[in-house]
Amino acid sequence: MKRVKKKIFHDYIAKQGLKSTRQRDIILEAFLSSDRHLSIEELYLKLRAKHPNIGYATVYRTLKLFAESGIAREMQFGDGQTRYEHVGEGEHHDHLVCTGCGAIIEFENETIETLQKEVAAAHGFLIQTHKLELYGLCARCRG
Amino acid sequence: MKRVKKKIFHDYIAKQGLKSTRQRDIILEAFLSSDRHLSIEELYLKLRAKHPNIGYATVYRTLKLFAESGIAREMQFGDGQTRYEHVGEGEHHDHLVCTGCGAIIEFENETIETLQKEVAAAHGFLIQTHKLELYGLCARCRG
DNA sequence: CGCATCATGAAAGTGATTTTCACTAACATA
DNA sequence: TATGTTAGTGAAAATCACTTTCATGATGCG
Ligand SMILES: [Mn+2]
Ligand SMILES: [Mn+2]
Ligand SMILES: [Zn+2]
Ligand SMILES: [Zn+2]
Repeated sequence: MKRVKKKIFHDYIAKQGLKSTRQRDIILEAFLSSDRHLSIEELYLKLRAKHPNIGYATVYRTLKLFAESGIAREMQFGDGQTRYEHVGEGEHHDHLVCTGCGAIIEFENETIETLQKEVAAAHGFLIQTHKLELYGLCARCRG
Repeated sequence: MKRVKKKIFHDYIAKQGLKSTRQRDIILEAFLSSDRHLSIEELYLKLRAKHPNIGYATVYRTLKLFAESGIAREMQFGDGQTRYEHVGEGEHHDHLVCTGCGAIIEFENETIETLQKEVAAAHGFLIQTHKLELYGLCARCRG
């Protein structure tokens, strides 16, 4: 899993004529071994413990590269911070977001996906991406 | 329609012990007679023509009040600006957003809404709100 | 190695939104 | 109507999450 994503990233770097650097490898390892839906600041703080010399800007730039290479997806859950999640090959899911504790649960629903395509088609739209987020209280926060 | 929303807002203002002001009424009228999905800046610029003395901060504060009172909904379509749309009593819709020209099309789909509730229930979630946005190219932009 | 490029980190810049603060307007009450 | 209390306003400063700049450092093909 990690190996596969590291390879995808390194291949992307090479194909784009970019360089393989110590920082990129450190950030990649930290990202791949972290929880999903990490904000840039969370990842930066986590990194800073072992690597106090890695700059904020480098983390931003590198996460963007991850997204470009296809191993990460940029997400906005309305809390003002961009979050990045891991992306598996050909995988897709949507999210339940707890407004109480911030927990993020992933789900897949083929029927909804199909209906979305139908809606788009009915309006002559060619869908590129979509965002489906259900906000509410998770089982624990409902008390 | 406008009358109803104005009443809802004035009732809300009163109930909260807030004050009815000239600026709020001006902004309310401008909002209600504007296109849907207006950004704060667009509304501010529109207002400034007739009311050059109304401050930016007041427009921000007032639009938030509209959302709190239930006559408006805050939206983020990923272009970095918050937009506000009109909300009718008990009305709900989702959006198709054209990544080419920025057009926003509204749609309703009861089946999707039902499936969302099922997904939430299956995870013990109590849904408060949700966001479903389909991004792609509109019929015109597909050329 | 040599060196053209790309990458990095610190700091400055951006752009949207929020806060501050001195002043003004609402409105309940006298 | 005059007054007092509280909320609202506008201009400007501050914040926040990023993005860019720029001088310096690392990478990697030949
Ligand atoms: Mn996810
Ligand atoms: Mn709408
Ligand atoms: Zn929760
Ligand atoms: Zn279009």
